[in-house]
Amino acid sequence: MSSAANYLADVLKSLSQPTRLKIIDFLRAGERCVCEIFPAIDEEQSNTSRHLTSMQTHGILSRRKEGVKIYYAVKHPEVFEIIDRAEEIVKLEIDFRSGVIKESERG
Amino acid sequence: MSSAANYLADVLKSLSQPTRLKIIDFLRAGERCVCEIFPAIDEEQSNTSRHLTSMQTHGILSRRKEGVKIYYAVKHPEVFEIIDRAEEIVKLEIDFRSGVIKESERG
DNA sequence: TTGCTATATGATTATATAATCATATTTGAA
DNA sequence: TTCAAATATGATTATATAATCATATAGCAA
Repeated sequence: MSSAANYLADVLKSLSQPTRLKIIDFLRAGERCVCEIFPAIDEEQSNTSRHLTSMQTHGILSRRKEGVKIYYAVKHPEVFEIIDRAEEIVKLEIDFRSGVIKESERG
Repeated sequence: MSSAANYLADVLKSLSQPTRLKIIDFLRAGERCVCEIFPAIDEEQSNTSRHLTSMQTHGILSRRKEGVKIYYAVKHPEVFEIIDRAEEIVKLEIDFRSGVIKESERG
């Protein structure tokens, strides 16, 4: 049935979790291996690996094997655009709410 | 601590669930009341109300009361841009995967 | 008031998710 | 071969989430 709609939700869900957002942010600088990623984001190796595998499965990350190391990278630049837009919303909301507080403080 | 990072995740999480995506898609046409939304997306009133409340809380939707009706609208155009980008990723991935299948079929 | 319509919310249940610990697997090097 | 490093995965647990049903609340109209 709604395989496309669910796929869309899966893609967005991949980008909506703090640990995964930390990974993606670290990968803004480019391809990195797991051994670089998990210390950088200060998460356990196994947890990091799960999130990486999950994001690769959902088409967010690419994966490349080189010897014993696995390199991951953000596969589509749209991923960064999505996060940048979401950050704009966060900023707008913070401004909006501080504005609302000022309004109400004014009485 | 990471209130900003968690807020970012919350915003994206608001956009990563099938029912909420149906709501947002319906609201592309503009502001609508709950009584219009839940039949359009074919979900229960109470479930729809919860998602609407949740998205309003996270700054995704605006809310306006008019008599007994409550009108919701998408608050930031960035929301649509995010979803459009995610849909691009879905399309790219579908193409990519069918390409991969063709590669392997070719042997 | 009474009653009707619109919306929200409490309680519950089922399911999904994230994190953790322990361990398996793979690969290159000694 | 044996070993160590890198990565993945099974089992478990705690928590979050979505949906549902029943009911509460708010506001308008008769």
